[in-house]
Amino acid sequence: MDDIDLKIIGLLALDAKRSLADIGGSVGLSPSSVNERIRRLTASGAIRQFTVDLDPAAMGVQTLVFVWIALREDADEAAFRDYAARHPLILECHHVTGAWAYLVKLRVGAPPEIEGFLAELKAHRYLGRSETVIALSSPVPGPFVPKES
Amino acid sequence: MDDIDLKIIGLLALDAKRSLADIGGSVGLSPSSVNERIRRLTASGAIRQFTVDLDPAAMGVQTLVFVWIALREDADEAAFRDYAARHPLILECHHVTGAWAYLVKLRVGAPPEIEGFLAELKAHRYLGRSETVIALSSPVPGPFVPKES
DNA sequence: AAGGCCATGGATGACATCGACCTTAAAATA
DNA sequence: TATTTTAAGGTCGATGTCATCCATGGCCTT
Repeated sequence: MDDIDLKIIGLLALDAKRSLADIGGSVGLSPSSVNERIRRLTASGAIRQFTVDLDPAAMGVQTLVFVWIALREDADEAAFRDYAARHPLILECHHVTGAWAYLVKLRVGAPPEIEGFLAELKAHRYLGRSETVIALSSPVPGPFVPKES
Repeated sequence: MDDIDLKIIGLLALDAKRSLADIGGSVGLSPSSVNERIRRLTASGAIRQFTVDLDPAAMGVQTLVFVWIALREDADEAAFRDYAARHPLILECHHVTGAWAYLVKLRVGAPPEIEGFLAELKAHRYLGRSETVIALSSPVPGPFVPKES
């Protein structure tokens, strides 16, 4: 992982469709060499996948929500993590320091849907207490890649 | 934006390198039609860009941090948003409801670097109060696409 | 001196891309 | 209501670019 690898990654992050010849011209290598480096980066796991960054609004999920979660005392934590991984709305789920146990990030079409999500958590007996925060706007939105349906 | 478009998007999200013929086989269309649909989705902005999802650990930024921020009373809010957009460590920045004004998500190599980040915010006279939350683990990590350097 | 690592260049087959033509469905007019 | 018009999207085929692979050669390390 040298400077050239980083440069290639930077270029791919901006536009993964650029040709190997094009990238090679930018970093001073032949197309073959760039291809070999990308192959190695992918094989080593540094590049997890080639994907698309989508517009949440176009996908009908304009509303970005963060939910702080404290699990029930008797909740099956492993089951919750698995549930989170499979849930199509949950884009991220992190076990965090501080007063709350988990921070969950999700996208929904509109605020009323949040209620359904919380009800679902409750029905599964995961939810102890929670606090919901809604994003009003996003100066830096970050990429949006939908989960497998 | 019909069901086929959604299917194509789903396939691209999982692997943007699949050939048009391959995708066409999965959705029942010719390669040309798939190409035309992807072209339209990109032109309309539904697909923002083709990119790569990276392993944060391989990129040397294992530590995921969320910082709640209340700006100083006299802070230039527009300047802060611009600053956040340009900052290479800041992956996301959202204006949120609740007790805090902004939620910032960033990745660093190790916890000590957080201190430098907060000092930088203070030096720019943006920071009123803040609260830092560190992710211990991530059942659902979400994609990682580094910012332009 | 020898071995491994990486870049190069060329051959090859797959692929994206484009244009011409066709089908279908909806809109417009009689 | 029936008929014509128009537009949108699909297929097919041609073309040129591109990714991919392999043999070769240089460079650094041990």
